[in-house]
Amino acid sequence: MTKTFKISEAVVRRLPVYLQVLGDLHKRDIQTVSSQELGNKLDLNPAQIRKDLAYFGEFGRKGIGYDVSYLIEKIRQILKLDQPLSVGLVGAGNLGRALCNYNTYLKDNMKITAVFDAHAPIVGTKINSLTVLPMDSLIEKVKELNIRIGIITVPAFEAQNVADRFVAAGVEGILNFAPVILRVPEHVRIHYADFTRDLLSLAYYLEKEGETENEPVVD
Amino acid sequence: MTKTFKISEAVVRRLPVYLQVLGDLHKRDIQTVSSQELGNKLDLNPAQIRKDLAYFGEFGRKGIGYDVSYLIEKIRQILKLDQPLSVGLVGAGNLGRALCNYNTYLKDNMKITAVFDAHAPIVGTKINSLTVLPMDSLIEKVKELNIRIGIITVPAFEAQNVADRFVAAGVEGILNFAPVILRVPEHVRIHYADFTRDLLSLAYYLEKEGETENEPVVD
DNA sequence: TAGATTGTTAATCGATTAACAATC
DNA sequence: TAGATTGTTAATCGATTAACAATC
Repeated sequence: MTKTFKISEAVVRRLPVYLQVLGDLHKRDIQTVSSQELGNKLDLNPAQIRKDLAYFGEFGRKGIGYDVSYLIEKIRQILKLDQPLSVGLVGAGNLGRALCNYNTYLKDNMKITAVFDAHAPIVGTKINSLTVLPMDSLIEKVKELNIRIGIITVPAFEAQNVADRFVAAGVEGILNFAPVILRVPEHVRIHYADFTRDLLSLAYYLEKEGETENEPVVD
Repeated sequence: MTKTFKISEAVVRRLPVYLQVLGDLHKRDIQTVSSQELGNKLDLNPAQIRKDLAYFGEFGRKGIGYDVSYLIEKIRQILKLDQPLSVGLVGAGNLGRALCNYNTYLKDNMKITAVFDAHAPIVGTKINSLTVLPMDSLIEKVKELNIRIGIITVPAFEAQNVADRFVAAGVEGILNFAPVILRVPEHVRIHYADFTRDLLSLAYYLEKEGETENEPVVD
């Protein structure tokens, strides 16, 4: 019954960032914040922040700003973090283990509730309170725990296979850390968390060696 | 002496993706590829791919397409991966260790050459062939190894401090994995590899529980 | 030559920013 | 009331896509 625009992906991807800053403010017992202040902290145009939020409702008060707690609550609702959300992870290597440690951080209602791995020696080991499960229990567990998002932290050559299994099990979204493009049906959403992209593109902006005087036009 | 347009960030961030797919093609001994074929693999408009590449030069042949090896070479040059590039990492936890394991993957000329950690028990331990160094050796080592990019994989509350040290040591770019916004001087470039953003925004696209019939307009 | 495909210009589309009435 | 700040419309800016001459 809410508005049925299509909200652009750029907008949605800024919401978690707002949530992050608002969380900080909340921790510091700050009650109210203006789009101006948020913009300063995030290097974002205040008008953009107001517009982003206005897609979803009227959360601010004219002349006053936004109530921090209320806005946090609202953004959580928008991101559907106001209900428990169960996440599964395949690939219990260092990266997988690292992500599981964010479980405390994710808090809210999102939680990694099952970890799988294809390699026998790893199956059965513990990551915090989770026991690593074998791949052939994936479909069953995904259903049992109502897992709706899958995280892939396996090597690139195994990633498509894992994605196929997640899709077969019925997950609605996949977060892929493997540096490879995955093919999934249209109804499954994929986000790529491939840090090699961030790292390689960072190299582009380095000063060319032995060309320190002729700075590239950046603006 | 090359073109001095400002190339948009969106373009630069696609280059590593092109490199990825081209690498696959090369491994499969495919010599030539058209923008059409690349577009299919990447779900990208062929015109966009041609335009992206054309910012940097004329790399294709009309009627033929792009020579895979040649294009790989050229994109590497553009990204400045045709020269050795030394990367430092702070935070030898699971995430840091995981990234170090990508060292083989990064191959090319980019390499993590030093790992630092603030916590005494971790200092001196080994990650592959690297020994974890204490934080107070950072500035010295960055200079000695000509480290130009810093990776931050410490908890959020320590990240700004680490960034400050990297900046003091003279790095030109930072890849930050901590879920926090960092303040650095303008001449230092920051890329955020904060997967919590990807994960939380993924939740937005889930079907609202108990609302399976009224699908949101997505287009 | 006919077919394919680039590089590039022009057209379209979408996202960001500015401006301002409404109002706390 | 005067000052601040929202929500929203209009203006601007930039990025994507279409179209096509050049040419392999």
